Amino acid sequence: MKVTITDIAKIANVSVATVSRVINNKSKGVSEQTRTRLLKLIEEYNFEPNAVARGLVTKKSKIIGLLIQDIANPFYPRLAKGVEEEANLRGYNIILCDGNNSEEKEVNYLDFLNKHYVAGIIYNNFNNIGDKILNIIVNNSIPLVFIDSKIDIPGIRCVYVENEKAIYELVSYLISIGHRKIGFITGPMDSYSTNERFKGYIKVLEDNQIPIDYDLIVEGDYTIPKGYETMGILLDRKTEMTVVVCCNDLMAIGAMEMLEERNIKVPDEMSIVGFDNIDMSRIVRPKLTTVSQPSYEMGRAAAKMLINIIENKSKKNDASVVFLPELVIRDSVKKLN
Amino acid sequence: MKVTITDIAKIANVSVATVSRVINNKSKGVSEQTRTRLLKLIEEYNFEPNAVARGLVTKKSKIIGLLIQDIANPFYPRLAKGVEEEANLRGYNIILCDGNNSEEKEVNYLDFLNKHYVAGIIYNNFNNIGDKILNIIVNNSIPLVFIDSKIDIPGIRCVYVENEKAIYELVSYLISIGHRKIGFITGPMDSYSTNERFKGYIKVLEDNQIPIDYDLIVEGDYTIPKGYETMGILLDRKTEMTVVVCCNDLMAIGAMEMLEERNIKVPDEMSIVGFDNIDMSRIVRPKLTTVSQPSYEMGRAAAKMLINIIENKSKKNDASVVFLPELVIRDSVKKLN
DNA sequence: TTGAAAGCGCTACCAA
DNA sequence: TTGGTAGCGCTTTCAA
Repeated sequence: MKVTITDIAKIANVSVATVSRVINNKSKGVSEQTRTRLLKLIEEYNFEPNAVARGLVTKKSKIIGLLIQDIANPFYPRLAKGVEEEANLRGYNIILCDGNNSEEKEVNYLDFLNKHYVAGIIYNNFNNIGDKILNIIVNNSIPLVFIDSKIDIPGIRCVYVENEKAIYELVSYLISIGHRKIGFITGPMDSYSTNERFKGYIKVLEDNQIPIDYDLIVEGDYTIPKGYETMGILLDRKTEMTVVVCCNDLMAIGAMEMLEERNIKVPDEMSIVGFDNIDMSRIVRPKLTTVSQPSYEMGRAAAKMLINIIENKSKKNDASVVFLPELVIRDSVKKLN
Repeated sequence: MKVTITDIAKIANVSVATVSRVINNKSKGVSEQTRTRLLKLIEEYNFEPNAVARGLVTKKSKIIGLLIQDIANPFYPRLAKGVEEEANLRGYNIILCDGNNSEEKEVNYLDFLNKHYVAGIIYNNFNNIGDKILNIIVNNSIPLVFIDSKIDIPGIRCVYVENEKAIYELVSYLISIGHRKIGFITGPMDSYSTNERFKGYIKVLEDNQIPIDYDLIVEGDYTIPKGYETMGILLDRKTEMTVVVCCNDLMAIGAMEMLEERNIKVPDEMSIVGFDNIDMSRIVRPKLTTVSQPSYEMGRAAAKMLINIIENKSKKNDASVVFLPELVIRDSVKKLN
C-alpha cells in the first residue's frame, strides 16, 4: 500500500498540516528542526504526495495537454519534442492527444483534458473550428494557446508561421526562374494552413498577372499516398505544367514516386517543391526544394507562452508569436530561364 | 463555474447518490422515471463528472501511460498510433511520455504516472533497466506491459519482436549471397534491442565459421548523424568490408550519406542494410534492404493486453506476444556470387 | 428505489 | 511554529 500524508503525520507525531507545509516548500511556518526531521521520514518511507488528491483541492495540475492532428506526420514529432522539453524545464508534463484528423476525436480529447483539470492546452487545430469546438474553447476557462494555426478570438494567443507569405515567396521564386504553369496540391481544404497557403498561391499569381487555371489545382490530404494519387490526376489532365507546388513534403515525395513510375524526370521534365523541410526531404533524390518550418522552436515558444499564462507571468505585451519560414533551395526545381 | 454532481442533485431534488448511480450506468437502484429525468437535466446543464474527484475515490482512471524513448525516431509514432487507436476503442486515453534516452527522465515519468494513478503503463525500456527503475516497476502495483523489449520478471508481459532471430536471418541472407566481411553499427550498447541484435550477429557469424573482427563493429545511437559519423570511422579502418549492417534505418541512411560524400557507390562498392522499415527506407535511393517491424500492430497488441489486465479480462494463457520481423529485400545490397 | 454519510488524500484557513 | 478541520467532487456502504 502506498503511504499517505496522514501516515507520515502519525509517524512523526505532527499534524498533516505541517507535513503539507514541508512537501510544498512553504518557507515559513515550520521550524528547521521539524522540517529536516520530516524530510528524512518522507525519504525513508518513500512518500509521494498523491497528485490526484492534490489536484482535487487546488484545481490545478502540472499537466499540459497537447492536441495535435497526426503524430505519424513527421512534422509533429519535432513540434511535440519542443513542447515537451520546454515544459519539462518548468516542471510540467505533457499529455499528447492525437486528434487523427477527426473532429469527433478532437472534441473527445478536449473534453477529456477539461475534465482532468489540465493546467493548460496547446491546440493545433487542423480543421476549421466548428461551433462545437469553439464553444468548448471559449467556455472552458483553461488557458489555451494555438499552435501552427491562428484564430481571432480575443485573449487567445497563437504561435504560427506566415503560411501565406511562405507560399508567396516560394512561388515568386519559381516565377523568377521562368515557371508560369504552376500546379498546386493543397492539403484538406478545411484546414487552416491549407487555406493560408492557397491564398498565398492565388495572390502571387494575381500579382504576376498569371491567370489562375483550376486544372492545375487538386486537393490533397498531407499524406504520401495522396501525393502519389493527386500527381497522377494532375498529369492526366495534360496541362503544360512545369512545376508542382505541394502543400507538404510528404505529398511532394508521393508525387515524385508517381513521376518516377511514369518515367518523368525530376527536375528536368517536371519540377517539384514541398513544404515543411522534414528529414525525408533531404533524403529523397533529387533533394527536395521546400520551405522550412521551425517546428521545434514553435513547440518551445508555445509551451513557454502557455506556462507564462498559467503562472500569471504573461506580460501585457506577450502577443502571439509569428515565425518566418525559410526557403530551402535544393535540387528538385529546374531553372527555365 | 463548472456544475457538479451536488448541483444536479439539488436541482433535481434527489441525493447525490442517485445522480451518481445514473452517471455510472448502474442498472439497478434507480427508477426508469428518475433516470430519464436526471439524464435530461445532466444534458441540459452540461454536467461532466469531475475525473479528478472520481479518480481520488476509485483509485482508477481511464488513462494509460505510454513511455517511449524518442518520438522523433520514426519507429515510435506508428507504435504510438497503434496504442492510441486500440486504447481509444476501449475508452482509454494516452499520456505519451518521451524518455528522451535519459534514465533520469524515465524515472521522473514513471513517478509521474504513478502519482497520477494511471490505469496502466506501456513501457518501452530502451536502456537496460537500472535498479531504480526495476524497483519502481516491481513496487508500484500498476499493471504494466513491456513493448519492444523483453524482461524476465514473473507476471510481467511483453510485446516484442525476435530481434536476435531477425538479425540472424538478415545476416544469413548476406552470407548466402557471398558477403563475408560484414560491418556492424550497433545501437547504444545499454539498449535491450541492440543487445539482442548484437547477439544475433555474433551467433550467425560463429555458425558460419566466420571469425569475429572487432574492427568491423562500432557503436551507434540510432540517429542519422551517428550513422554518418560511424560509417566514416568504419571506412577509415580500411577493412575489406563489403556490407554494413546498421541496427536501424536511420543510421543506415546516415551511413549512405557518408558513402555518397566519399563517392562510394551503394550497392556496387558497398552494400548497406537497415532495420525497422520506416517510410524513409523506401524513399532513399537505392531503396534500403531492411527488416520490417510491425510497430503499429505491436502498439495495438500491447494496448489490448494491458487493458485486459486492467479489466481483469486477461486469460491465463495470455502470455507475451512475439512478432516475427520480416526481411524486406530492396536495392541496397549487391550479390557477390 | 432512495438517501445519509463516511471517506479518498490533500490544501488552506483559522485558531492556538 | 503548530494543529484542527472544512471541504474539493465523487463513490460506496448501509439504512430507510
